[in-house]
Amino acid sequence: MMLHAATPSNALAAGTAPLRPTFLARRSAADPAAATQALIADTLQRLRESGLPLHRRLVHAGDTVYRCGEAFKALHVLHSGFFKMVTITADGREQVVGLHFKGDWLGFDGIASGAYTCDAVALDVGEVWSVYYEALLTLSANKPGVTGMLHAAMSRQMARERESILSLCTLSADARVADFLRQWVEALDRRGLRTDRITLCLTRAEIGNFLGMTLESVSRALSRLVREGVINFAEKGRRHVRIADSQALGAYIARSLTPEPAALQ
Amino acid sequence: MMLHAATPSNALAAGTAPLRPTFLARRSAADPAAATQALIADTLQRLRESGLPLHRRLVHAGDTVYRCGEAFKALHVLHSGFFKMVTITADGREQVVGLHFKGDWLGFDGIASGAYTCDAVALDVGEVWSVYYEALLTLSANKPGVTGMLHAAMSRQMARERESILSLCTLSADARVADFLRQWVEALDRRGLRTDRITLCLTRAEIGNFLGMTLESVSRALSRLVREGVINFAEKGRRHVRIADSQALGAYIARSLTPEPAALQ
DNA sequence: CGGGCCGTTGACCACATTCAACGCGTGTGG
DNA sequence: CCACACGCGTTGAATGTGGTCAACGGCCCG
Repeated sequence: MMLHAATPSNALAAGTAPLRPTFLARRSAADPAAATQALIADTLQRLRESGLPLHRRLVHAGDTVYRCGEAFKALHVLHSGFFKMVTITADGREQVVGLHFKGDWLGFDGIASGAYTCDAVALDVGEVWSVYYEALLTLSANKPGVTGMLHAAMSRQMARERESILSLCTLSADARVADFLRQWVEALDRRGLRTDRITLCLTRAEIGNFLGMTLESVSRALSRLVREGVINFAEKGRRHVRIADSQALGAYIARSLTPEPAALQ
Repeated sequence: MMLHAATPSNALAAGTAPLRPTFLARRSAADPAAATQALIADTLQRLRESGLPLHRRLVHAGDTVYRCGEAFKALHVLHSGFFKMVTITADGREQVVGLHFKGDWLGFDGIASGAYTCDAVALDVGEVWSVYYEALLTLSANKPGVTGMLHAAMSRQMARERESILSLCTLSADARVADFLRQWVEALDRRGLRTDRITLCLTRAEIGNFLGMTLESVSRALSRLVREGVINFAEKGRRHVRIADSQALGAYIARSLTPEPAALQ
């Protein structure tokens, strides 16, 4: 498919997994799902006990947590729900640049410039906890763990954005859709939600926009995944996807990377 | 082409969304180049005066600042040079996920997991200042400005990664190359470096990898840009690009977004 | 000189977009 | 109540962008 290589001296680094006693590094624990759940619980717990004024807000599909251009004052922790981040360029291009779930922080994009640089839109009912950034900063001066928590959240988000770039650059359209499902399932899994039946709260157009393809291609890719037996649709509604074996998604992606049908090697 | 506004009512959020007044003004300062230069100078100044043990290191093309899998202990500020971030997936895909310049911070990807998640490779001679993350944290407890500086740097990096996603998802191959040049020029401009003659310190293969296309397509796109008069190559070597008018790059991108050929303008 | 690596260009073809038609569920107004 | 419009999803056929394969030229270095 795409090229790899070209840069010679890049072998995988032989670094051995370190192990940091900090509460940040719990992701590398044996069970990433359990680790993430602990992380989220810990985050919410800290916020609750911090004494900071928390603004809790219920949202419905289509509500915005913040909009592009608004003055940045607060960060937002997702207590439940699904959210998309949308940017609109000067020349009219619209782009979904990220998806977020329970436990994620929203609003980092506003720190550097003092104003949010995208819209944060709820895709379903959910609950958002908002905290003033300044308040969080002053708190973190006393409690060093808070800073670490924030940094780790940002770091994780950067890693996810890189995953997106990786997927966009190296995978075919079909594989991109499969990878999208894989990541969605993984996100749910890490949060202790059921992963055998998932509900996509995005339209085909939104998925396509996020994956850099047309809605028709998304539809075709999903149909192909059904035909291959990797997924199937629940009786009611074509947004409910049943994924018997989440490993199959990864296998499908890997399969589409090799020109060989199934020889060996 | 990729889709653009093909679907009119596309994913734009429900809710009113008339006009955002100030999303052009996000770089608040009148002169973004001067602002960035001040920011970089300020960052380096702070580090020098902080009393923290700084490890200064000279690098050459191909040297790694850190490698994927290494234990995360330090962040790195680029004092000069050009750097690429490369990830390698389990299934062998290799991907350039970011490019960095003077003033940028490297290593944020290691915070969450305790180990770096990509290779940071120098593309040219340069100088890197490394500082222990723990030391930075303890310092930031006393000096609140340090935390803000770090957060802003992370925020900026996230914004840039989103720019990449935007470019990958919404632009044709030719436009992507033009946008790549535009971003490179802009990065140089913000740092006070000359922008009329630039030197790409990446091979066509690396550019293509970063932009999600083949090296042949990069080569063709560049040739087309020359033919259109947007850029031209300096006599010596096809890595030296002359860009008489950096606006022309943006115009070329905009042109490629509209079906209209070239009525006037 | 020969053999890398890098860059360019051409010919061919496949994958994904485009354009189009259709089915389905839902909300709305006659 | 039904007719109708509308948003969403699916599928087909045609087109074209960009990938693949190949050949070639320039450059550097052993």
